[in-house]
Amino acid sequence: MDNAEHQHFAWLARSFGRTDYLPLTSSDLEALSGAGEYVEKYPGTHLFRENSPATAAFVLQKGQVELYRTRREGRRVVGRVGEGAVIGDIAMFQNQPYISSAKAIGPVTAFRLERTRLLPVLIEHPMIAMRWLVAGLNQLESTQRRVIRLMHRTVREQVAELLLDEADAYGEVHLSQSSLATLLGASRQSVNEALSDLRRQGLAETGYRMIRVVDEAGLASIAGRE
Amino acid sequence: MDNAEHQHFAWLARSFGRTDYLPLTSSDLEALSGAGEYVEKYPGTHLFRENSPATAAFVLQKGQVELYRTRREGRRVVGRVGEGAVIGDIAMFQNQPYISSAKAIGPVTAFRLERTRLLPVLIEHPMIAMRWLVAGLNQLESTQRRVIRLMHRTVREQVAELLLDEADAYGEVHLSQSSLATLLGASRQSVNEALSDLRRQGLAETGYRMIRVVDEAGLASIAGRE
DNA sequence: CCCAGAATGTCCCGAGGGCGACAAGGATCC
DNA sequence: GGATCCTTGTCGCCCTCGGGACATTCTGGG
Repeated sequence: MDNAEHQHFAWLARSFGRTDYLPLTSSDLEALSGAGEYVEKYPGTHLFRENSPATAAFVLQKGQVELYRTRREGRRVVGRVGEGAVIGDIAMFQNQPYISSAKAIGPVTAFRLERTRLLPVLIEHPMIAMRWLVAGLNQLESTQRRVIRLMHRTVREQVAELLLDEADAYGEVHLSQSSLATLLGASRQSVNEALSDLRRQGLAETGYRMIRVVDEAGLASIAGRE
Repeated sequence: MDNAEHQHFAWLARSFGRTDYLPLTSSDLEALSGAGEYVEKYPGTHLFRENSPATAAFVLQKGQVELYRTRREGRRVVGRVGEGAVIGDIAMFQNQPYISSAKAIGPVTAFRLERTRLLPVLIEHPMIAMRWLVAGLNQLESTQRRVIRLMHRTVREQVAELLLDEADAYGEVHLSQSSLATLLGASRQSVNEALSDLRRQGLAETGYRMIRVVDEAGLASIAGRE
């Protein structure tokens, strides 16, 4: 996977997917250890597939997992999560089929929590259930906040925000404008237009496969960060 | 337990998710009802306001509530919820200020759950925490689904979908076009345009503060429901 | 050094939709 | 019934953005 692609997934995950959401501490896992066991997954294999009955949730210990949903002629990547993330819990708690598929990207070690064994343990350890609840609601809130932030924003505003997010220590973003456009779900032309505009205002400089942040505060004000 | 009390508990049970999942015992429900009390709100009054400390969550029993956030010069409606909805719980659990304001649209009856009284009850009754968790995760999932569905959809498609969602038993939607527009985050004019279009195609009829669904299947196909 | 392919910078067109304006059709209260 | 307010139905203007087209510039491999 090249760099741009990686950034794309990161952006996707930040924007719409579940960012790594870590409801469980290691002491929790110890208490839960009776409710499941570790499983190893080879790259490319599935932890679970959409529409199959959700009998277990997984806590990722090592490696990355891609979450995607298959739609008529095409899959849609919902997110990519790493160590500590809990996946499959929504479907499992509801006792309904998995909503998305989870595929190991590299070698993955995960702790598999079986529904039938987990529920009694949670009832015995209400603090864990409480923490899970708070983490879940927390996630819900940040998703809603993101939705509000993302809606009704011009390409210019989105570009400004993305530049601030992606800039390295030197204030440089090493991405082609096409990649930027893909990240934002916008056209290359519109992104170029926005960049030209920012350049004219002296907020950024553009180069070959590189954009430099010149005026961070200026960009922040355009991005609508209060 | 008298009849009114029984209905009260049944309603509480309905509010917290699917009733066929982890059924609450009557002692759970009794405990929950001991953590708060009913409040009545007149139209236009607030259940809570953004940025004020979140000391309580509310479970709506009757009436509708509008959730909105105030931004510099202007409010943005985040959503409208009705019977059974739980609001303010995210902020309450996190012990942070409310994220949005909640205003009663009509007369509202709600059950107010106070944080300090609720937490001990949840620890003691993990089943309730579990149900709450499921409801929260469920909402998280549907929010994300909605975001993906809503993006890049025309006002016409959104209107078609909203009509299907809001229609009553007679296929009528009793909302002004301004209200529809607010719900969709669109302008009144665009909504009117979309409705005119649907009317011309014989899919819906419009009246004063009323829209009637004529061809449900036709609307569904426009809304992109597969 | 040269050249093909990639990336950037612009223009233009058209669709979608926000917004102001205004007429016409209910609703409500005196 | 009349005055007033709210709602609906339409126009026209303008902005944003996607997509096609094309010139220009940069990079890397032979």
